[in-house]
Amino acid sequence: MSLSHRVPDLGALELLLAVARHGSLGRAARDVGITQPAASSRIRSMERQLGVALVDRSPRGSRLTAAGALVTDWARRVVEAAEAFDAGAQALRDRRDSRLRVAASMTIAEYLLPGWLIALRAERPDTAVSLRAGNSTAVAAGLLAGEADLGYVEGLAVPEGLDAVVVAHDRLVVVAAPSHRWARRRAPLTPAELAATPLVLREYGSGTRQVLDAALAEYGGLADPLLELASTTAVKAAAVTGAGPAVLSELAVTEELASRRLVEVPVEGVHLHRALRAVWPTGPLPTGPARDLLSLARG
Amino acid sequence: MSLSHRVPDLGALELLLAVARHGSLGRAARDVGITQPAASSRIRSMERQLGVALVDRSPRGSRLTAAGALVTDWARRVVEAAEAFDAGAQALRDRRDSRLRVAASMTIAEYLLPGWLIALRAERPDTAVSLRAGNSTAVAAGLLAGEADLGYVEGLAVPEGLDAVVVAHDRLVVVAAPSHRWARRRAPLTPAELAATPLVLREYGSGTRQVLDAALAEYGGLADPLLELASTTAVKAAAVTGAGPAVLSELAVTEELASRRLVEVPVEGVHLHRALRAVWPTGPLPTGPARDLLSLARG
DNA sequence: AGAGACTCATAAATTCAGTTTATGGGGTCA
DNA sequence: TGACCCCATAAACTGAATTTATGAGTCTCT
Repeated sequence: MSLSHRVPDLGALELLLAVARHGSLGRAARDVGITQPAASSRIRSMERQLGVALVDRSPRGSRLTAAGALVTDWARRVVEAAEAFDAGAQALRDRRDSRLRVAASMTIAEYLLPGWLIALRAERPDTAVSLRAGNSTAVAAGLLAGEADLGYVEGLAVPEGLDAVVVAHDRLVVVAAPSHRWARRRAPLTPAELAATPLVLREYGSGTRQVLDAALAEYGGLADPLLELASTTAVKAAAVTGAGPAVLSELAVTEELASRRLVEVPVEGVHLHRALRAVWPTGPLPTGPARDLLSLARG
Repeated sequence: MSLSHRVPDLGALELLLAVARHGSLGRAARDVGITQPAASSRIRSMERQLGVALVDRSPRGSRLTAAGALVTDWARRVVEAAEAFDAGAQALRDRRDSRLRVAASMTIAEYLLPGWLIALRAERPDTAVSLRAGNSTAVAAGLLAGEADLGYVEGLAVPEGLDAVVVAHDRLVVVAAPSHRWARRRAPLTPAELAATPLVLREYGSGTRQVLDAALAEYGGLADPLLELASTTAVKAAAVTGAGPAVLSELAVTEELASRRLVEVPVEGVHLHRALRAVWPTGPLPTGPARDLLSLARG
């Protein structure tokens, strides 16, 4: 039986958050745009489904139970992920007649832009944003061709013809499954060790790989990869199942590190750090919606 | 119009992930337990809803489009949050006749345990886990009374009568809204500055507050709080809206930091670090399911 | 070249869950 | 005590997602 049969749907989770906010089923119902009986029945069936009482009903309102508070926090994380999904999807959808066209590298589009777009929508609700994902070269080409208003890149250098400002930092981390021997090391890895070990990596040309190549060049360069995979997710999956150590953006593995499906392996003496930059065609700072988005995230 | 009208439901997102995995609508359908036409129609309506083509259908299978790959990654994050919800809820539900009863402090129960429980279920699918959340004292009492088999605490000291092992580390971070003046500082805060400034904090008695009090004791102790709130989420919300700087567990604010709704303010010379420990009644290491869970996450 | 196995799309009937409208019971405050 | 808030229940309705049944296209193997 799959997840969707054991987890309430998004509407129910939103309703639960609304109940937590308002302290009343009826007001929560109005907030999410349904009637009070509908809310009552929905919360009730959610409690049946989870087998736990979530709210204490009283004639002067409803308060979360202790279990309800815990469940609400988990629900909040699901809803936040859904908001990020929505922000990204909306950007993707509005590609036609949009007013702000953003081009971004994969890591940024995946992990950071959705959050920024939520914030942008909170401040400028009627800004329609479109999003295109590609590597640095594609982002630069899009900007110079006038097909995008603002770009985000993660490479080492700023592409020719663009101005840039650092908006965030990213660190590459070496990760391994908890069962891997590197996970039990006390001493940090030396760069030479890292360079000499076959790793699970993104395919050649990715931003991650560029930085890693540059950092390890003086230590004899990267060994031939153990596996070369096409997506960050595939690399993570391979590392989790113990195929071998991998090097990935910190942004991509926070979840796995927190839940200990992966363990970070410290490395000494190498700069596996990279700046994430906003870029635009050489000239004055962007204006209008691009400026708004830019000012939300400044490194 | 609320989120749930713009975001596909969890079943649809799971289906999309299955399509990405299998490269075929039909096989994905079998994977999630529906028929092929249902999958076809579901993906189609998801594409209508998002206004973007997600998969390239061909007579020998379906591959994600570029936009589809991006959407799938966002979908994966929603599904992962839902899995964490499920793991937590399941633990909560099975509190009656369960074989492994866990008691944990709030931060750990909220942010770490769901991930560990997912991992545990992957290895030992038929272990029923129950979860109780409370402060260190409650966790200790539960263990000593034989009402819990394994505990997790985040205080500074190990409660009397318990043995402990460090399973993870947590760092307290000072955060502020991007509009706050601290967000623009170049120089790190001094401990004295931090101690002298009224902050948004959890109420007295929380683990976070304990550590902070201890660390700043020698600098004159904590100033009277700006706001004292009952939950981590409330503190975050207050900080995001610019009420003032807050001090929170790193685990609780990764999302906000990544999306730049909050900015970390560096502090020099104070140990805002705390160990997260697994605890059990003094004596031999736990055995059985408790040992399994313990071995998943070892600091 | 034709048979079989695979792919996905379409159509019509069915089923089921969630909703609204309407009502009732219980508590609180002037 | 009457007005107003809270929530629960019942019954009818609505609509969306599903299943079964079918068709059409492509590739492979004989």
